Amino acid sequence: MSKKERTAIQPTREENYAEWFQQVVRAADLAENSEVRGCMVIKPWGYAIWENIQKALNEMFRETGHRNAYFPIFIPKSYFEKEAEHVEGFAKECAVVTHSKLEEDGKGGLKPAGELTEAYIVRPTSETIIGASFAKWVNSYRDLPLLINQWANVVRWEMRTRLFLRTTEFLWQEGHTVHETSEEAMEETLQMLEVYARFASEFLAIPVIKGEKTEGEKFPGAVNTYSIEAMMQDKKALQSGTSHFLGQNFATASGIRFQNREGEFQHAWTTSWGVSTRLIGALIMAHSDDDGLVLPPKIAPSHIAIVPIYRDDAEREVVMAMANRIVESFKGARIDDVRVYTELDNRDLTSSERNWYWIKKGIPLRIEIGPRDVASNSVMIARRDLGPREKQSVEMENVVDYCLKTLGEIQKNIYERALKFRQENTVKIDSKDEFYAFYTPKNAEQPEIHGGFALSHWCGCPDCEEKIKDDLKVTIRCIPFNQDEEDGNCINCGAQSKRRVVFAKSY
RNA sequence: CGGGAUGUAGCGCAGUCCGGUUAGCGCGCUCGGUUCGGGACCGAGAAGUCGGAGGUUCAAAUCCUCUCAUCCCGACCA
Repeated sequence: MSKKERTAIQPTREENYAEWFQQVVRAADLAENSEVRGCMVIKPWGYAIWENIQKALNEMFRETGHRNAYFPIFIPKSYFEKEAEHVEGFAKECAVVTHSKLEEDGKGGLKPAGELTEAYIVRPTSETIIGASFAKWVNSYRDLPLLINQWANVVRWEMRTRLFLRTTEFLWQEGHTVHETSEEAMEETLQMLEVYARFASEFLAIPVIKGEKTEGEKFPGAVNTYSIEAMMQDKKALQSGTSHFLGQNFATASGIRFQNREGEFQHAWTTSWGVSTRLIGALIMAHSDDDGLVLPPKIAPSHIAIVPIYRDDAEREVVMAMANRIVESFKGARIDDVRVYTELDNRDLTSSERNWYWIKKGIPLRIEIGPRDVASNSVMIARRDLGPREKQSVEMENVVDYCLKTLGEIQKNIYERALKFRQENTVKIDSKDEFYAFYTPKNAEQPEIHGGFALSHWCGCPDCEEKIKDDLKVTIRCIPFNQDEEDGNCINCGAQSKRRVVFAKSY
């Protein structure tokens, strides 16, 4: 094996997908495991991606009339107990605060003391604590709709964790709204799902399937749950955002009542919806390759790495002068509403080392400038979505235009690549044998990557859903929107069905 | 919470079975120099309570007991 064929990330996706994912996170310096079990430390390059996600979503939420606010991290146990299904769904994974101080234990350590009269739960989600405030804020139909969003950390005590995909503590955004009518709340629920779908495709360059969750997969306490589902490169589904129609369940539990237009008191209708740092996991698994992270320009922390190459002081001077001119020329540059950032990397490392550093970090464009380029008044530009050695010589005067145009092309290209991948791995299956064969790995030694999305009929009964889950670990990801009615037979029991659903293995 | 494994330098490991000089190796790090258009090289250097406690022994990373932690595999999950 020659050195040229070596990939920056080892193992490759094909060799060991799970390990590849971890190595990409590490190579790009996005995050690391904390000393605290199940928790992650998000490092600057990873956090910058999150900040860009926040920025884009904040603007979208603003356009739909939502405002940001902040509620306590501690939820009194009694609030939590008010919604039975909600309790059942989250009880097993709650961190509970029972004491308010520490005392010396007489053995050189400390012990909890000052037991609280009522335990607090560290929020796994905030419906109940926000509901308590909403109950006070809402008195009249004139107070509605109430459209609030919160950016926060939440804690769910998970058994097994993976950076960005499932951690004990994670960051997210949770929207909570209150409405006068059921119709309006449902409209809101679907509107926000649409916002998520648009955000995923336009900014993250990830195509998603919108649909409704089955009874078994819905949010504890919700009437209906809707989600966007994305396909990762190992052909598994990743739930990337959820929007819940909560009916009057939480309004009843929290006492969110208002006087309607007829002067009567009634419970309001609420929704909640969220996306989390899991989106960064989606980003990684949707686009990255065996050389590391690949970032869509509209969400990348920085867009262009400039790598000057020189051997001595004389070369250094002319090369750096040109590099600085390029940095200068990008001041104020934008792609759509996103500001374009550059990184001038003249660290005392070999040029190839600096190049690979930025490849692994997923920066969309690299500009190399050496003495030869200075002589010809041009630079070499490489796109991250193409091979690491595919470089284009560009005249100095065209550099900015070329880069801005190319950043747009990269954004489009990686979206289309992801869409094509999903289409190629989505199949209609009507026979049970075929369905089971589809989800049975062909290569026993490397069973990770197989299957895909199966569009199959389902009769609607939880038993059939459960049976397939038990047999194959395949679940119904969603009942997709926008599909025509079609006669068919349930993939498990053969009963009459009017619709296909999306089956897949999932994260 | 059940089954399996592992704790030795920042990271990855060897050494443990069969106790015996000053505990090694690779990567990384620091300093100096040569390099720089596809993951450089040379020289010097710093860095270790061998997970913890107790025991056996002239002698323990190595044997015994207890303990703690982590990872993998299963049931639950954005």
